[in-house]
Amino acid sequence: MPLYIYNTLTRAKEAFEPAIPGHVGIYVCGPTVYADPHLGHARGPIVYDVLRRWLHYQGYRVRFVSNITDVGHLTDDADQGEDKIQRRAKLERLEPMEVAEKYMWRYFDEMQALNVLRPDISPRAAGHIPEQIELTETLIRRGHAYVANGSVYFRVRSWPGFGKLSNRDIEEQEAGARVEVREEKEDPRDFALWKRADPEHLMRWNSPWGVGFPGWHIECTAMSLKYLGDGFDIHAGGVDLQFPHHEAEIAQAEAAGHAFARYWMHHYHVLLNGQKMAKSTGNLVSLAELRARHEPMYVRFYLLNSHYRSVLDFTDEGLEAARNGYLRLLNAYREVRRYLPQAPSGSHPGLEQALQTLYRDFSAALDDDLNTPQAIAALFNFVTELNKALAERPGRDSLAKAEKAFAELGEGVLGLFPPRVLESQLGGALLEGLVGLLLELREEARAARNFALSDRIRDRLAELGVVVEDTRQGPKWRVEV
RNA sequence: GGCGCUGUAGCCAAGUGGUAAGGCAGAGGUCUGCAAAACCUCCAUUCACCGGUUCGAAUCCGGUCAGCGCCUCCA
Repeated sequence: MPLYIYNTLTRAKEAFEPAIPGHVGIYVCGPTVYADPHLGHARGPIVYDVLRRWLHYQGYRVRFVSNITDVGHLTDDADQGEDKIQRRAKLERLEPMEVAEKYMWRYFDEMQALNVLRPDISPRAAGHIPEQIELTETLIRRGHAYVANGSVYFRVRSWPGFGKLSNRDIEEQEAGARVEVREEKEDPRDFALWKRADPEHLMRWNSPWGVGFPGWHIECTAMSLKYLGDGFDIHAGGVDLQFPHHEAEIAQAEAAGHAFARYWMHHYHVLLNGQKMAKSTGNLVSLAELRARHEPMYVRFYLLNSHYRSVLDFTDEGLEAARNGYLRLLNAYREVRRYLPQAPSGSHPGLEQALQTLYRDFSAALDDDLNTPQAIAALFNFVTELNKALAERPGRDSLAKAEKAFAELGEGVLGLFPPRVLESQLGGALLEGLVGLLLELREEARAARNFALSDRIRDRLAELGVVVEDTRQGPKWRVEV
């Protein structure tokens, strides 16, 4: 069964067919690196990470490109206002490129904590000025752009396709309703490809039109075409980018004579306690803050537990529920790993059946426009059967397959079980030895029916994050993540 | 004003024509010194409301109400 993707361009689920069989090119609009990444920055990367992992699992060779915007993104989309990086640089008394560097690494660090695979290419806008200039020249040559007072603007009126992605009739957009008309533009809807740099502007490059800097939209067109080629497969980003950013990207590419992305995916936003996350209201939580309080996998699980095209309301209560659900899956995985070495040979019919169901349901869910909540439900159903089987000392063959399922579906595709959550966080023989010693003493206390002492040991260990459980085979312990 | 989305149990969340997945929380039980984990049972005759189409609708159509997103910095 093929993968179906909801294509914003056609507003329908379409069977995905790569331009080149066996290969997939994906471009995801990345962050403008001028502030600490917040919770909202996590959804897109996680969703498209799962897309990438799913395609990879199915044998595709994926090239995953996600840009870093380090120039050209103004504080105002009307081609006025200040460059965000520059503004931050003044605030922090840093070079603009120091700002970009600093926040880019913070972004990468948070993505790593969320177990998001690094893109194959993370192109930076400032490193692709020649490509952007060249594309701009082509647009001028073809009559779709014009020079005005040292800046270059895209002539929106010259491109009838403008508006097709966001279903907007450009002729009906009221001129200057939202946008202050800038004198030098032919039409208020025209957007900048290149901006003349005022003397005080810090980031500046030479161009055929004088000293300036690139417009925001042009970078993604130039870089996606450079690394993925004409007519590449998938272009993705947040809904907020649909208009005008993606619309502009399409116009720039096609007006320059290139076929552009064939599938467009847009994820919806995360609300925080029912309110939109916005810098202006302060209703934000940075990923660093979240990470200080919770295992990042809870967040990843939480986000994947709703569909990417629906608005998700992030609450403390929801995070708690996500945590508990996640631990149910994790504990089952850990149990499999624990029992596998001592499992008898043979297989377990019930487990074999459950595995088959898991693979079937999981695949069907992801093939249906990345229905991760349903894929997770398949995992839960499997875990119930697995836990039942586990009580019957299942054979090694089936158990090994169960471990493989967790590894390739749970971690390989959903990215929910990185090594750090599978092992004890401290790790090492010292911890093993110390806990072993305490449990030995505790067993002696229990044998002597000194439950005050045995409970104290258990409670104190729990406070330290070591959960102790008594079983028929003796005490079991694990480090809570 | 334009474009679009949503309304499913206490909470989260799948399901787009065939008789309500899954998780969390809660109740009872098994196990346990007590717990924990795990397992078993229970937990929406009903899918915002009103009409319509259909043998049959949470799912399609019309309307009403409510909430939300984008169009403006934003993922």
